[in-house]
Amino acid sequence: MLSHLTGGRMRLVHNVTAESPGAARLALAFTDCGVRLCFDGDSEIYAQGDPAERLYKVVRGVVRTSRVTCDGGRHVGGFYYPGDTFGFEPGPEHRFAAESLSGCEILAVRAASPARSADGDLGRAILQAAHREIERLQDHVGMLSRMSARGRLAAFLMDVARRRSGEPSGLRHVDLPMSRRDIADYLGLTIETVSRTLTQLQEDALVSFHTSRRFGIPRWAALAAIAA
Amino acid sequence: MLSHLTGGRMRLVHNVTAESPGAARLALAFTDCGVRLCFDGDSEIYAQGDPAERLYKVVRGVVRTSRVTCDGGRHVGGFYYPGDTFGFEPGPEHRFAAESLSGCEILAVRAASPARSADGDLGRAILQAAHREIERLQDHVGMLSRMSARGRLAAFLMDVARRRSGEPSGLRHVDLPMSRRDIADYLGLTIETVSRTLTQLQEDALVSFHTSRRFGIPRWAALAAIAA
DNA sequence: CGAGGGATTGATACGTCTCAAAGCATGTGG
DNA sequence: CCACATGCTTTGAGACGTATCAATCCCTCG
Repeated sequence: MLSHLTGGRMRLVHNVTAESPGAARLALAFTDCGVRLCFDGDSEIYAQGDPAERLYKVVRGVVRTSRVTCDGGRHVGGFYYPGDTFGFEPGPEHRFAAESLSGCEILAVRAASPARSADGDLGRAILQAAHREIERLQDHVGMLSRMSARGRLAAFLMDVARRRSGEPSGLRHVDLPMSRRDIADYLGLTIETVSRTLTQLQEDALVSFHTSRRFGIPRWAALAAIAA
Repeated sequence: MLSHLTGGRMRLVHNVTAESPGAARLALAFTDCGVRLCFDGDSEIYAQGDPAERLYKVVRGVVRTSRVTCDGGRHVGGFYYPGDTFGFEPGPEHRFAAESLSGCEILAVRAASPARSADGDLGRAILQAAHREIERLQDHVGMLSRMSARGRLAAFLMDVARRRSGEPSGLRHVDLPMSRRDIADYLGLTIETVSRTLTQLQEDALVSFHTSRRFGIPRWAALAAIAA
């Protein structure tokens, strides 16, 4: 229903079996029977309510999952970087939508394909990815239930820095692919609090923003101390 | 390390293949190759840091998972009722401990057993349980990120009432198997706020507590409206 | 250059935490 | 059977943090 609101700038390439960038067995399992998808930035990968038939693995770029809540607000479920798998759904429909934050390359496998029961490798890969998703969600719950805005943002920035897409430059010039609203909806805060807290962290010299979408972490240990 | 602090009142019965109370294929898959465990109330099923080798399915009773956070606080990961599966771990160790809240009967399967790859049924059952755990965690995150104390407690009480262990009495006399501290650590609140908010809900005639561990929901719709 | 959206900053209200004390159960020993 | 200790729960007063409403700033794009 919400599909292709953003213009549907999507290209599709079937059964690409190359594209295994020094990857392990798991990546290969995905690659062997998957479909490769390419998206520009700000494109919809699937919408809330779409039938959930596939699992998706990020090869390049960053993906955001989100859902609109009953009260009209938006909740961001997570940000997925290269190597991460998303699209897990308990039921037949996607409870979350998925959108690309930047140019993306994504591998998709049919979650219910007959290959799943037959191919032990793929089955194991899926279960392992599900375990990582559970871990991510557990950490997210822990963050929301016991951390202040300062702590949440410190933890969030460190997480982004760790998983920064690509550039191996030290810890200066880390790219922030999401907006303040995305961050707020992910951390359960308002964009005003996010903005205020970030400037406060900068005043304390714990982070330094060159632009609003690019930052550095001068003193990692000090920031880690805040994230408790 | 923390094991058996509570006295280790645990009995073990191997390979019980009966005990399929009108259950479906999934339960059977568990039962066929599982181990049955029995615990009294307030017993440790496994400790934080214990090797994670099994998955557990609640047959009778209620189980709580929890972990101590770096700042010394306690975080309750979830409450598991009959039919629920817990024990999913991304790594080799349990990040959460599991304790019985009441007398429990639990089915355990070796998650990494050779049967997993061979037995398609068990593999599917595990993956489906993982999906349900992901859904539960997603809902938990959603609750923590956008609801007030009132909304969290309303949603929590409705959840407990829906999954109430046993008694098919209407919606009066629902048993609350966990303490105020458990609820607080699960909802990311303090016990004072939990207590205050519960009395406030009672003053508004949205719930009625007969004792501190037993309540009813007179007007389900009104309570549901609060939980947004 | 102007329009638009994202980001920042400000003032105030509200909700939750904190510290503190009292109430209420349960179980134990006299 | 009662007195008492212990832990859980409830209630109170105040401080703190975040949301809200509103205005301004900034950058990007047309």
